[in-house]
This record gives sequence, C-alpha cells and structure tokens, in this order.
Amino acid sequence: MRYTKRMTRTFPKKPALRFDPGSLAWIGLRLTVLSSRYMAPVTALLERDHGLTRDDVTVTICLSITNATSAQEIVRYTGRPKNSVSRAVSVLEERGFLRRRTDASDRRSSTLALTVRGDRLFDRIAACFRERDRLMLAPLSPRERRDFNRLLDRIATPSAHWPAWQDSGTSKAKSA
Amino acid sequence: MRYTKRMTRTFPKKPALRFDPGSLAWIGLRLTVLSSRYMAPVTALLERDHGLTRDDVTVTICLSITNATSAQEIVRYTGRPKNSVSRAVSVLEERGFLRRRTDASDRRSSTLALTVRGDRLFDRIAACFRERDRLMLAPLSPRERRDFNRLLDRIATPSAHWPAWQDSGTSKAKSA
DNA sequence: GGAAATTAGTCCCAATTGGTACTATTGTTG
DNA sequence: CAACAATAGTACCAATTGGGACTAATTTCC
Repeated sequence: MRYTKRMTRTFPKKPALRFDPGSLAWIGLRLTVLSSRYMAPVTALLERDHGLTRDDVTVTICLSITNATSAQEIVRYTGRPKNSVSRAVSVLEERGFLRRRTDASDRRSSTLALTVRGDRLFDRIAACFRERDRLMLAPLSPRERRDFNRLLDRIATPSAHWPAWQDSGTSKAKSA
Repeated sequence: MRYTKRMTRTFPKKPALRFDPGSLAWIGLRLTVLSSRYMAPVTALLERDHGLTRDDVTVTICLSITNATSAQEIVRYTGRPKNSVSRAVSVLEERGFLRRRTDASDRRSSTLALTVRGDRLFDRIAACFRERDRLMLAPLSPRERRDFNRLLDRIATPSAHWPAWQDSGTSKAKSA
C-alpha cells in the first residue's frame, strides 16, 4: 500500500483508536460497530435484489425462526414500532409472501403464516446470513467459535430482560 | 418442545426460538439483536436528556476515541452517510460542542475538535456506555469477560476490511 | 500548465419513519 | 351486565433521513 502524498508515516485512512482494545473499554460500542458492519451489506443486498425493507426482512425471519404468529408477538420480540411491523406485514401479504387470517379466539388480531413463496424468500435471506456468518467466523478456530458462541449466548439470553434504563441520570437534564 | 397452539403451559409473551442456540446458527443475527438491545436505551436517553441524535453521538464519540479529525474520516470510520455526518457536525458546532477550522493544507476540509463543553458531553455519553457495559457483562466471570473480549476483538478487527458483498448472488434478481 | 477526474462538504427534496390518535375487540370490575 | 380499561392493529402526518446533484478545492495525467 502506497500513500505518498501529503502524508507522513501513519495510514491516513483509518483513524486509530485512542484506547486499548485489549481492555474491556467500549465493548458494547465495539459490538455495535461489528453488528452494523455485519448487517449493512445484508440489508443493502436484500433491498436491491428483492425490494425488501429492514422490517420486511425482520418479519419474515421472525415468522420463520421463532414461534411468533401475530404482529404483536413480532413487535414484542423485535422491539420494532408496531406501525412499522403492521406496514411490513401488509407489504408481505400483498406480495404473496404471507397469509393473514383473523384469529377466531381474538378477532382483534390476525394469525400470520408464511406462504410457500414466503418460505422460499426466507431461504434466500437465510443464505445471506449464513454467508455473512462464514465471513465473520473465519478468523476463529472451531473451538474458539464454540467458545464465542457460548459466551455470546450467556450474554444475550438475559438481554431480553434488561431494563430500558436503570435510571440514575433522570434527575438531571430535560434541557441542555 | 410442545406447542399446543392456543396457549397451554408455556409463557405466551416471548416466542421461543426454533433453532438450537447452542449451535452456531444465526450467530450474526443474534449479535445484532444483542446490539440493538444494548443501544436502544442509550440513544433514547441521550435523545431525551440532551437532544442528541444518533449521529450527534456518533460524531462526538468518534472525535474522542479515534484520531479522526475531519468529517470525511468520521464517514469512513463509521460508515454513516456523509450528509448525515455533515448535519451532525453543524448541529454540534451550533450548540458549542465542537469547533471547526478550515484545514490550511486542504481548504476543502475542516479540522474538527471538541470544545471543553464537548468533552464534558462526551464524558456523559461515555458514562451511559459504561453503565450499559456493566449490565451486559454482568453474567460473565472476569476470565470469561477477557475471553469474550479477546474473541470479539479477533472478529472485529478484520471486519473493517470485509467486502461489501462477496458477490455470488448478483447474477439473479433485480426484480422479484 | 491545463483539462479531466477526484474529493470534502453542503444543499435539496422525495421517501421513509415512527409517534400519536383512532377503531374494533376483549378483559375487568363493581 | 354496563361502564371502564386495556389491547391488536391501522391511519395519519410531521419530522427525520439519506441519495444525488452541486460547489469548491485538489490531484492526476498528458
């Protein structure tokens, strides 16, 4: 890599971090950066090739890999706003990827289920994720992968019950 | 796993997963879910208490913990659209959190630096993240934390150079 | 050195988004 | 069982967002 030009000895492109990545500092932020590097190409590809929004994908996956059967359950599971989920469900229905039947026991809600076409769509989505997983796990040995997965799971499971905020700073603020 | 349909003995609220979380399946997606559970309350709080958008926060952090000194470097580092970064920089300048000086050696770009007030803002932001990190790491022992951090770092470091897409599916598609 | 290409940053504006109000149905309570 | 509260889902619409055109400055290439 040549970077003659103005420049100097350090790489001009990627700013170095000012903290020790070997420490636990900013671990959540680093996880978030990783997550967005992981997801960005997935959502871009699915949007480009299939015209799917983020929520379309979310709903499709949710109906496939969880036992959610209603919009409300998807909302609770994903934390997305309910009107966004509602919109995605409508779109997916219009495009023939899912069917919606009024729940007989609670006529406010609808039971959602992917159609055969929806299942095929899910397969394509899943393929994107698997490909991305492969890339992500590439630097780890089989043993390290298991370890990482185990630790991730141990963190992620309780995350469903994390408080929105443990409220220590609400006292302040409200105005800058 | 039994699911007799309309209710029964299992919790009705959180849909169970249909795959083994002990396996590596969907590891990237699980990481993303974790990330958003981690971030959502942080952004909500910073928005509510300080009127900061996601990009305001991103820019502030980036100027503090990386060596980025221009909008362009922030764009490259974060992957955010450049107009969003531009907007955030303007807002932060207006609110007195950063100063912008035309770079003498390249008069297209500006050198950005947090003001003292900006540093104080960053401290508050950092406190949110630390609090959240504490919550996230709670289930792990000190040793597990180090392990997790090490593996995360091993994955995250190469992620800066991941291809946008390794392009295998571009052949298909373009229309549903 | 000058034309063409590239880059930093801003502006415009159409599309997306998500808060809020609303309807319809179900649960609760005296 | 009437009144009231709570919930599933939709509709509306103001605010946010981000793609792309644009300006200005710089680099490249002949």
